[in-house]
Amino acid sequence: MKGEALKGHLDMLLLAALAAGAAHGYAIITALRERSGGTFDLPEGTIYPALHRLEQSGLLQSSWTAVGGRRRRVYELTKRGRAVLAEQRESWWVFSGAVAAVLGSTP
Amino acid sequence: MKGEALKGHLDMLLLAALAAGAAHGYAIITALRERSGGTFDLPEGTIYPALHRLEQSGLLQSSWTAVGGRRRRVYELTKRGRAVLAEQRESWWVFSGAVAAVLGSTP
DNA sequence: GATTGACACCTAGCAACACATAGTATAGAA
DNA sequence: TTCTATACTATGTGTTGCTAGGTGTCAATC
Repeated sequence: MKGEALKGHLDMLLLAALAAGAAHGYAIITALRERSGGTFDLPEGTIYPALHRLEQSGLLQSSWTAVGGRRRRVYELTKRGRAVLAEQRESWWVFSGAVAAVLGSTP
Repeated sequence: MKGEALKGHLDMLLLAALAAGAAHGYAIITALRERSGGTFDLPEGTIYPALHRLEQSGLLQSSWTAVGGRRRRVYELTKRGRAVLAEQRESWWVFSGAVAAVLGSTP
């Protein structure tokens, strides 16, 4: 995966990763890596600030837990988060369809 | 089309638009709008700097022409540009496939 | 004849974003 | 005990698309 490809799509991916259920940051990283077949191997410096941003926007809410001495901040979707995910999912299909149309017209 | 969705994909779109044949900036804008069904309605301030960037990177070459008193700068792909387009096309499918995998796993 | 709109190009500066980097800390394996 | 994986935080940086301005031609409308 090269540089700035997921600019503007990261939020959607995080929301999608949490649609299956609550998770903490590190788990989201590994989940994205696995679900994408290794394509999305995102550094922590990318994920955590994004999660904070999403929480501040009211799309996520978090709570602290501790598992075996390790603290975890567990995130889950809010109602608004679920709605925004649906929107972004929509516009992803529009976007990727448009890209395919431009690419496909010159094979 | 919302904000930063095409960050990192614009270059590919421009190269793809020129794969069909040489064109000038304004024509590229309308071509992208039409081919994408109106999704990509890109402002000039986006296109022209990007074209300059691509020319400076050696992916495009340009020449001035005049049609009825109107000057036009016509761009066409270089050999390297064609090669880079092929690469980016590849990684687009990888990227969009990975996004679909993440999105699709939670319908 | 004047104004509008489409055509056609350019540039300076901005704001957002993903990422690099560094730091803190625990648990288990080597 | 040294390393790896787990888990989070903070700060700084570079790229990039876009906003907002500007120049000029041509055809159609008023």
